[in-house]
Amino acid sequence: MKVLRKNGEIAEVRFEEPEGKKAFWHTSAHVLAQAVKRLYPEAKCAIGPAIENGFYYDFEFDFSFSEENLPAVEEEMRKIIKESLSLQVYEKFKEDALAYMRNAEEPYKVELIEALEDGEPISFYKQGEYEEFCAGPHISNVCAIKAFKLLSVAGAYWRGDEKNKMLTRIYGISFPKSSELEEYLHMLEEAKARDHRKLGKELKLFTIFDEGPGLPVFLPKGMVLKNLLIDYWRKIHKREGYVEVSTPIMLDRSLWETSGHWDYYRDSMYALKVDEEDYAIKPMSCPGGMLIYNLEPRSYKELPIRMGELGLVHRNEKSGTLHGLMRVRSFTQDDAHIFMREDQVIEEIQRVMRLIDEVYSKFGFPYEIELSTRPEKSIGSDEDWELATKALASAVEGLGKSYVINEGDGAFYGPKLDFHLRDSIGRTWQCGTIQLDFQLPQRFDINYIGADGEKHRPIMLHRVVFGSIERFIGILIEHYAGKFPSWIAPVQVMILPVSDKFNEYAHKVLSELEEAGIRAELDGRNEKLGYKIREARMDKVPFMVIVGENEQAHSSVSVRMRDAEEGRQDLGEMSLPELSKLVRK
RNA sequence: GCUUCCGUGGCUCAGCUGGUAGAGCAACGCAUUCGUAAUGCGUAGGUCGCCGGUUCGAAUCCGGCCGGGAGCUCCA
Repeated sequence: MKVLRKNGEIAEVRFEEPEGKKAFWHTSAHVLAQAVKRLYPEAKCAIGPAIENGFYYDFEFDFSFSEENLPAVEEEMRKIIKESLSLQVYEKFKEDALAYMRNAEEPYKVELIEALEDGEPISFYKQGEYEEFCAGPHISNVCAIKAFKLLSVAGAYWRGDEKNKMLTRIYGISFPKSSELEEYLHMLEEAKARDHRKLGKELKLFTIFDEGPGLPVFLPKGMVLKNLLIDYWRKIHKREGYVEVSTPIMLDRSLWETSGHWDYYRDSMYALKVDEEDYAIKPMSCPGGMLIYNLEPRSYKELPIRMGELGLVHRNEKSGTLHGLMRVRSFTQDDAHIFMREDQVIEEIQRVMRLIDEVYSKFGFPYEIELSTRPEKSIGSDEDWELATKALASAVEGLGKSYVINEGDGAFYGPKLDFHLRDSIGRTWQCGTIQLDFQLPQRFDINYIGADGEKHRPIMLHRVVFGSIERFIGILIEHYAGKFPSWIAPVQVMILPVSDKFNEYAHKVLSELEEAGIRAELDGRNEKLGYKIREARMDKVPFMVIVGENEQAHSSVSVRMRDAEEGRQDLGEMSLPELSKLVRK
């Protein structure tokens, strides 16, 4: 897009291309600000960008602005759009821009302009009486905004720094057609309907007591799901040559001082003092793993050692960050530490990557890889960091995978590869991670005897596949909208007798299915068949089995599926072995 | 932690500007013995998150605390 710029003079904005979403939403944000200034002239404007889905604008109000105020603002926005104001752009010198914003009593704009380079002309956009300094791009006329909605009000720190004043942020969405807005709002409803906190309650998978915020509680059905995931995890890790260990949930504080956690992450560690002894509850499992490695002398021949641990860790996360199973204070990491020689590093990283790929594919998750580099607060030498970062990059490149670099987002002890999986409605979640660590081996002085008879320092890898089993379950619930594939469904088959005259035969079917290793339940209540089907469907059980006079006579069952496959839900009569085969498919 | 909103029987919710609580579902009982998304009738169940204040009187107004939602900050 090109705009005509005439210093100090107003020129029409010209568009060569049809305007993109960013420009559309950016202009919507300006309309929002214009409406707010009309209604509340005392409000101060901060920033108002387009975001991935919609736009927001941050204001400082001299009163408590809440969602109740949104309809009035929407009404004013509608008026502005009806005025069909066209956007104009012009430039000012910095001094003039500052003078303008000082005169307009917009301290946040003044602060932003002050930070700009001297000498560069500063572009301003204007629609009707509303002018603001802005880099653009914008659409040519506000009348294109045919449909919009202000979605929510929230606090946001000025410039994203929690030391700064908290401003009021108004979120909104807009479209050129009202049908698109309806579609978007419908999508939001859909997302709400598959919220894991809602489904977790309805399906009786988990709960969180008021007495333990952020400390998830698994109910019997959720525990079945969790254990199935763990069984699967153990099976594939055994195949990949991992051994499994279990280290204590708390250890002496001195261990955490050695590992560096006490210095770097004390704020989020739970610590306790008993009989003058200081303990800390583990926020991660690695130090225990280090002690296990150090129990005996190690030879170069036994490397790599792949030591897995399903470790229950506790982190004192700030109350405002907690979110269902996604962000909790206690969770199970499917951790593993791999101790290896330098010549094994690339191969081991790639092995883990292939494992992660296998697991995510099993659930149908596409994913993206991020390489996170050295953060500000970190330990270790520049050489180690560079070496470790390069090793991760070349392992990824060696497998022909693409990745993006996340500057400064590594762990304090080393760089990492993060695996962000994408769920069925397009949201991304960080789950797997592979972290290279040159630090803990030094701090714990671990080593192995090489072929040369000398001591060498092994290189260490931390890695998780699920990340947190709790979070992974939360993601699975939302991904499948509670309709789990049969292999992880807490109940695979619900047996529904047509009336309680057939309960005896139903019990026989139940025990035969259980014998075959199928998770089946019997609904023997004195209710009509339609009612029981309705309930089984709401519980999202993949297979419903109906037994009545015919089935009893034929020693068979009639099968109805939760999901219509090729339009067929009612599969008719079949034998029990046929059913078992279907359930296991 | 910060801003803001919210907190009524197991669940979902009603209860306008203060006059000591109501529905549907679930539960329980009885009848019905039923063929692919709710059979009928009846019974029981709440000190309205907790503490304090205002008031003749508080689920309703005010304050504090606890918990939750949205977002910000944070996320080894």
